[in-house]
Amino acid sequence: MNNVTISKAARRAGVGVETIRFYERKGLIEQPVKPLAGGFRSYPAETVERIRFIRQAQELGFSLREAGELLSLRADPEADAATVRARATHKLEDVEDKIAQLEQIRRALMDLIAVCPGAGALRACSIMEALTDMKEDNTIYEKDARAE
Amino acid sequence: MNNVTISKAARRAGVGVETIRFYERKGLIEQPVKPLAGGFRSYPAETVERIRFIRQAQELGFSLREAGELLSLRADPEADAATVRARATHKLEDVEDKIAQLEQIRRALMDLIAVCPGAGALRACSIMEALTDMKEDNTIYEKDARAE
DNA sequence: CTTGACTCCGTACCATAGTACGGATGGCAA
DNA sequence: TTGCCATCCGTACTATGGTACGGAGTCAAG
Repeated sequence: MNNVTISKAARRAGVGVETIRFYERKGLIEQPVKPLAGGFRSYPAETVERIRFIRQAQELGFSLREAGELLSLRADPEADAATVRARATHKLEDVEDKIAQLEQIRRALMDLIAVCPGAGALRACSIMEALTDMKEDNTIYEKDARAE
Repeated sequence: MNNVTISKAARRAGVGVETIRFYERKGLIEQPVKPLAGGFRSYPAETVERIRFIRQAQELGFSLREAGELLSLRADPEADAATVRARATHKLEDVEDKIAQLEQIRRALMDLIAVCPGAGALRACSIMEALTDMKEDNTIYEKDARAE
């Protein structure tokens, strides 16, 4: 009941069989010990949870590599606490950067939607103009202009 | 002054030369008419704007294909503002979901860091819980459970 | 008119995140 | 024991968004 085949593990984790094998190749999950006689993989519930974790992390915008890093933060009684804490802190900074970036995007989109009438001809909609002219980075442009 | 070479256009748009050629291959920007004698591309300011638009759209979370769709809407006098606005609104929802989920991770990480002052054994990590149990989609799982 | 920088084009390559294929076994059940 | 589905493994392929390369042609200055 505890250990399952790859297809059952895949269904439980909400991924495809090939995705599990892919994660194994990537080292994100350990390939479960198979009965030595060359049998099939037998997955503990733990591995299914690990895969679910990876999927959630991905939905939050983390790459597979980052998901693996988050997983490695899991409390290991043998691990050096200071190292793990440092990694958690670094990850927190990453997360906060991501949030800040997304909030910038969010504000930009809200501004654009606010000034868009939502009906009528496109020339009445300012989204396009706003998007084109928005946040113009003139440093490069001006450097180029001077060079001309 | 109006028309520029590819490297100048690239500098103005803030991209690489190869990226412009890549966009041309993708049909995102039209390859400018070259002097028929097999000369160099000569870009109008319009094309530079188009590239800047694409970059801005990407920063707002649109894919290149979506950026191209927005551009073709702009070129199409029949396109109405509601379509563009709807797209932006949809993107805004995506962005807000991402922010909410990242806030959850951020809180989980902060908890972990608070619990682990950098010395001694680590306690159970809240990240695993936060990610694994969050937004649990039991439809698949329960279907599987019934099948067992 | 030669040099050197820039550009042209096709093609290959990179990372990310899988998905598909196909021949060889494994496991189980009638 | 036969049959069949699941699983095994390596390899190839997909899509996205570029980046790099190499040999040839072009342009402009000296």
